[in-house]
Amino acid sequence: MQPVIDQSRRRRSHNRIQPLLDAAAKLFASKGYRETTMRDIGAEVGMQAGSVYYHFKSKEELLLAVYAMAVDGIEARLLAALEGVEDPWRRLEVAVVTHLETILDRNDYSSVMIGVTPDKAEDIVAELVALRDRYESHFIQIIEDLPLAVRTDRRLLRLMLLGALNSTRNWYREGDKSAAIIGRLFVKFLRQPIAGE
Amino acid sequence: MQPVIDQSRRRRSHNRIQPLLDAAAKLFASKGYRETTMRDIGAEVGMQAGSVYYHFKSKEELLLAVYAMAVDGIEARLLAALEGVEDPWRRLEVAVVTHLETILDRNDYSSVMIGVTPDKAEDIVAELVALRDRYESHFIQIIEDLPLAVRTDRRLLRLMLLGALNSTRNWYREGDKSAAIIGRLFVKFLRQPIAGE
Amino acid sequence: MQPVIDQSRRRRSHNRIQPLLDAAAKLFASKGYRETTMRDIGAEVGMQAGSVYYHFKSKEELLLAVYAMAVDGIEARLLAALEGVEDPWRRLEVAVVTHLETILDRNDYSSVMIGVTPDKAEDIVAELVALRDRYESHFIQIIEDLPLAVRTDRRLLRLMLLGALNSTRNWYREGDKSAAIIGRLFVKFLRQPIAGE
Amino acid sequence: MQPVIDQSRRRRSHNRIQPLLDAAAKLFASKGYRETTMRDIGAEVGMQAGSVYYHFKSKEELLLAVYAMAVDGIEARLLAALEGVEDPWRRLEVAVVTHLETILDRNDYSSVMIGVTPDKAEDIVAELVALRDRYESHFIQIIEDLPLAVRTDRRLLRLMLLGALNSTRNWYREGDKSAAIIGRLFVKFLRQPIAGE
DNA sequence: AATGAATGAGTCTTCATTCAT
DNA sequence: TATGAATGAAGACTCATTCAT
Repeated sequence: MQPVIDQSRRRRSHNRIQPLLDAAAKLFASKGYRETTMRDIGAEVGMQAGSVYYHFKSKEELLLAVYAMAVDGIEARLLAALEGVEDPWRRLEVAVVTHLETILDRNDYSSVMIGVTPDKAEDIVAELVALRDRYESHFIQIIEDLPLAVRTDRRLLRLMLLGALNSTRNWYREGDKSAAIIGRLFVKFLRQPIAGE
Repeated sequence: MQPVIDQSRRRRSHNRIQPLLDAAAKLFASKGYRETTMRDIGAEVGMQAGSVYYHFKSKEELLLAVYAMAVDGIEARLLAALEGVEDPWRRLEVAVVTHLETILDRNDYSSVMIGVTPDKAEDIVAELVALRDRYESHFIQIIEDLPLAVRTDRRLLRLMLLGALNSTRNWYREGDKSAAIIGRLFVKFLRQPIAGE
Repeated sequence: MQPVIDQSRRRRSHNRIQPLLDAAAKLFASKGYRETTMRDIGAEVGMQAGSVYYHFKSKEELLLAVYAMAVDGIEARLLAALEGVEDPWRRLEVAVVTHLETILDRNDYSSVMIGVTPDKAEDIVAELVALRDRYESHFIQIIEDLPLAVRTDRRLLRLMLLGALNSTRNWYREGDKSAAIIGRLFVKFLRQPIAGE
Repeated sequence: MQPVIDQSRRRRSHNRIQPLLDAAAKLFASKGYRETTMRDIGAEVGMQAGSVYYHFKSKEELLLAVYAMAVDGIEARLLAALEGVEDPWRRLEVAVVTHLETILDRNDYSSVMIGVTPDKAEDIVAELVALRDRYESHFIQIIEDLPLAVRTDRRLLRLMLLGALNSTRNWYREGDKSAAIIGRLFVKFLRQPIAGE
């Protein structure tokens, strides 16, 4: 729950770190981690590739920072949205919709979390996975609280749902139903029988 | 006795493409397309990086070949499995299970189809996407034939299902339930209400 | 007539670009474009092959820069030499001598213009040819102004002359008559009958 | 004057050498020596790159053979054309026209002699130059026999003429005056004053 | 804080050449 | 005679990273 990045240090550096993170997030999410060069990132904020190293000691550390902010952000949104919602199924719906709204917002850091598979950055896989797990733990809890038929494999349910949600990024296009509607439909597909008579 | 040695040698040198495809499939699937070098692929079959070019004229062409075989293979398995199955829901279940069994088999080419996002290979994105679409069209049809409640968004259902299925690759580990069981549960989650009383 | 290369920018970069252009010019002229490697060029100025790319984004761009400087240079010399010369035949002689002096100076960039056939650099042939044409247009004009016998094929005359001039590079050796003398003799061969009685 | 290539050996190899030489000549002349690959040459005669090595032990040897045939050919044509021509100026004209007709015939081996600068093939420069010299010696003789003004630099005259002639390859296009006409005009430019009144 | 310049390892790719069959 | 397959050295180019200023 506690932020991975030291806020005070970030504040010290005169809004130079923030733009850098924004640039990195945007590029990592749109082109991919490997495909993004330090030059790209620097250029995006009007800075030389080498200068980025004044702020982050490696490309991986930059990814880690972005990833951490992504998790911080999406987690915060999730918690905020969940606040005051009591009904278990309603909580699931809120979580699903919030998640979807966040990751389908191409400007949000969370795209990175979804789009970059941790193993692209060997030295920090563990940290990345830990961050992701931290976030997903909320889903574990929410699904835990669902009144389901006995013996329902809740883990599998969560994995199925999250897989479906995260893959929306691959096909979602302008003009599709809104994230909120899609989210609600996903939950509905699971909650009510989709079969007709 | 010599004839035997000759035979094996001859056969080996006739089948240099197959091992190459196998190696590429394995590496592309496990490390990713970009992360795999021609040297890696060559090494895997005991040959220099440059020698690979005798058989494939570029890395992208190699990917295309692997991808095509992957689609051919998984499509063939799907069609075979579907043969004789009439009931719509049963057809879906068979398709889901077959799909899952195939992509969770790490030795199968289809891993490449799931794991490599076409846009990593600029010049052949179109071909790659076309191949993938060809395969997914079977799912379109199967879901089309399902007796669903009126106004069900079948496209969304398909996307949800396929997203869930393909993401299994990210979490599936030795010791998990079998692909068949998981597949059946996925379908069950959708078909019957998961809610308890 | 305006220089293709931005002088101010070149000055800014601490004479690293200039040596690079010099090295490239020298090597392209002596070994040929294709035969010169980026490593050669880098080595000539004490730098790694890859480092050259900090200054020029491709080998072709480097050639283009060199070629442009060559044309700028030889054109400037020509124009300067021609200044104040009025008599048509005298103008031809001055042009021929200047051209020859320039291209026989192995240290001059113009060797590149003569020695490298544009078609070796596919992507920039057009630019190269345009540059060359710009320079040769002066010869067109000079020959145009010559008081020649009616119906003289001036184009053919120019082509013959330029062909003869440029090919001197192939045979000229230390110890031969000076460029100035050779030039004057070439003009004389054309202007007066070489035939004896 | 004696052929460099052993005819008997060539005859033995069932017209395989000849097509190979033709292919190489054509490709060297049109794309350049460096730019032509052994694969290109093989392909041209429907043969594998490696197979070419059965007939020629290296690319350079192949060039040498082509070059030699080029010289043999153009020399033979020259001698034949000169036969019976007595008048010195007429002999020059015949030589010039013949030379031009030959090198402007893109199908002729001689294009190679003109288009490939010997230094592209390090190990055989000497042989190449010797061959070229053998041919040019005829021009030395012809110009020697010309009744020229005293003290005329005949070497320079020859170099000028040959330079002009050989460079026609660079600009000659379909639709230009015929080789014969151009040749005669070249001689005329030198023989009579081109100046008008 | 940031730049300009450079490094060096690595990438894909090309090609003359070899050699067993 | 010729092929198929492979080699290995080289080539253009890329990029994360370093470092003096």
